[in-house]
Amino acid sequence: MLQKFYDALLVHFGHQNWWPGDSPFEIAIGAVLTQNTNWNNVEKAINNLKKNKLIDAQKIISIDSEKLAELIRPSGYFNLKADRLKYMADWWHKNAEIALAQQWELNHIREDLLKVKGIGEETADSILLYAFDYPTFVVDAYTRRFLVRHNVVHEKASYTEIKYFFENHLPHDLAVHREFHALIVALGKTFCKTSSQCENCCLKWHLN
DNA sequence: ACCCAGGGTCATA
DNA sequence: TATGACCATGGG
Repeated sequence: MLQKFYDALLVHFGHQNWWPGDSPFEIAIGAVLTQNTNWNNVEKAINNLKKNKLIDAQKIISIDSEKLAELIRPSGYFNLKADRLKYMADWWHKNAEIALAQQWELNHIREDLLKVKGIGEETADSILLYAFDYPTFVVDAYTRRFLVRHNVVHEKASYTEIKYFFENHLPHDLAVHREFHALIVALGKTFCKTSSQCENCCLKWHLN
């Protein structure tokens, strides 16, 4: 069932090549900056960081907070996110080498990431999946909206519930996990954007 | 002039 | 545990 849904999405939208970003640390920065924010705005913020050669954990740690906030202003919540980037960079400096080498179990590193202030479940899973290559499923607003509209899960299903729904019905394959989440976002931005459009969604029947 | 976007934390009851 | 306030820019 999910496999057919995935296949249909892939045929319709093609490979998404996620996550956009030149390095694991840039991906982690994007994961924080995109919280409740349009990616278009995040790109502007990341470009500002690139111009100043700040895609580097040590430099994020040492830069003045107000200066950092000013650079990431286009991404919204800039004061909040400047602090979150610093917390994340601090964690990165201590743990990224081990995480990149996958020397920890997925769940161990996930719990560790979740202790960082400003990193919740979706942000942690995004970093695990796209920066560290762990096959974990990312649940975002689009995923929830789609499943609720099609009565696959109930209204207030937890993040974990939805995550396991996917993981239990998918092969433990990195590429599939990466592609699936990206395809759902592509779907959410187009056909499933409004409720009425969703009723006529070309992919609806693939859930049954 | 609204509304929303690839969330998360904290205070309150 | 469960809501609500708050964070803030840019595009439609």
